[in-house]
Amino acid sequence: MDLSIGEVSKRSGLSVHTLRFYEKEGLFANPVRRTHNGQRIYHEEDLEWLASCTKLRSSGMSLAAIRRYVELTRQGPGNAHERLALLHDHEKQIEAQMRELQECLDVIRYKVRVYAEHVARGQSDELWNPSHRDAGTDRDRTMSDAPCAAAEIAITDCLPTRREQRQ
Amino acid sequence: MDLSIGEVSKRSGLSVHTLRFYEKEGLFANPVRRTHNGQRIYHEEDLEWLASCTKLRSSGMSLAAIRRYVELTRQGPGNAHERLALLHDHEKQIEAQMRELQECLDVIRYKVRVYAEHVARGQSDELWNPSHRDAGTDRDRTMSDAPCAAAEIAITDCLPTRREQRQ
DNA sequence: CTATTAGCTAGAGTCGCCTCTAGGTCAAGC
DNA sequence: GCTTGACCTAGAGGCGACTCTAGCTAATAG
Repeated sequence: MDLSIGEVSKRSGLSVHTLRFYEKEGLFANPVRRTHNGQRIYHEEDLEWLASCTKLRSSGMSLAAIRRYVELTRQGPGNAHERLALLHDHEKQIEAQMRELQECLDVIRYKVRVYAEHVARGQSDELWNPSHRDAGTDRDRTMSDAPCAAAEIAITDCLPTRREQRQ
Repeated sequence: MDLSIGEVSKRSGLSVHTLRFYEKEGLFANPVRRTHNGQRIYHEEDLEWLASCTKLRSSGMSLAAIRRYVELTRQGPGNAHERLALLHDHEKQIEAQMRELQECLDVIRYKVRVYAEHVARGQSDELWNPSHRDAGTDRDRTMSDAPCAAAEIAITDCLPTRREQRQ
């Protein structure tokens, strides 16, 4: 039932370096035992705990926050309140993060759609080339009128138009 | 219509340091002009572009990737395909990120719920305190037997089902 | 005319999170 | 007995993304 650091590394997906680092940083729920000659011994529960940790990490919780949480658990019972607060806090953060991602996604999807259309029509070159103004005047204007998000396109994507404005 | 670095800083939310840094890193769509004595001059479009950049950044696109994108736009028309690929790629990444966050959220919400219940019942102390063995032998045993890590669950949280499986 | 404020550059420093190196021990297999 | 491979420690290094410092100039306000 004892696991070596190498096994834990394989099963957790964390490098042995990282495992030792996490230990040094106090991220293990219970102290890692050693063999007579100093090698680390882990158990299934450590893997479970690591799984939780990586979940927290991958959702953006800092190592410091995880450590705080670990410390609370190590103190034993009686601080459910604090732990709850910590978790709840992080929950809110994840929600905020997701909202933000959703927004970004909307913008990007819009762009992808626009680009995809152009590429599909094989018109990409003419459309965006200032030397072919006549080919897409309307389009260009609408784009630069579009609010920021769309404008980005007017921007990043339609630099030519802007260049012209400046000339 | 000209904006100083200070104004852009205020309006974009990026520090002047960061603006100069971004410029050095080649993240501006068009070269930043200067006044006769070397001060940077920005325009509305730069703000729009920065808004797009921060959207990309906040959705986890690296500065390097943004730079690649900028370079494509700067090259002018004719590479819609590459730009599309880049965006599409990032779209996939955001989606993956969101799935991951959702998973984390599920776990955390579960934990929060469990903790909240305990706290609400005011039982937190007894429940988790080994010195009240009699108060909930079954539970307590599981908990204190559960090696802290599991304990995490027990964990942090108590994944009752798992605890039971262990008994 | 001086003080303040905003800007400039080059480059150093910081922070979070690993990742690697050097130099060593130990157990097992040939 | 020697090699190989997994492990150990302490500490250095690296990377991304800023953030700040030192030492400067230039315009403006009192």
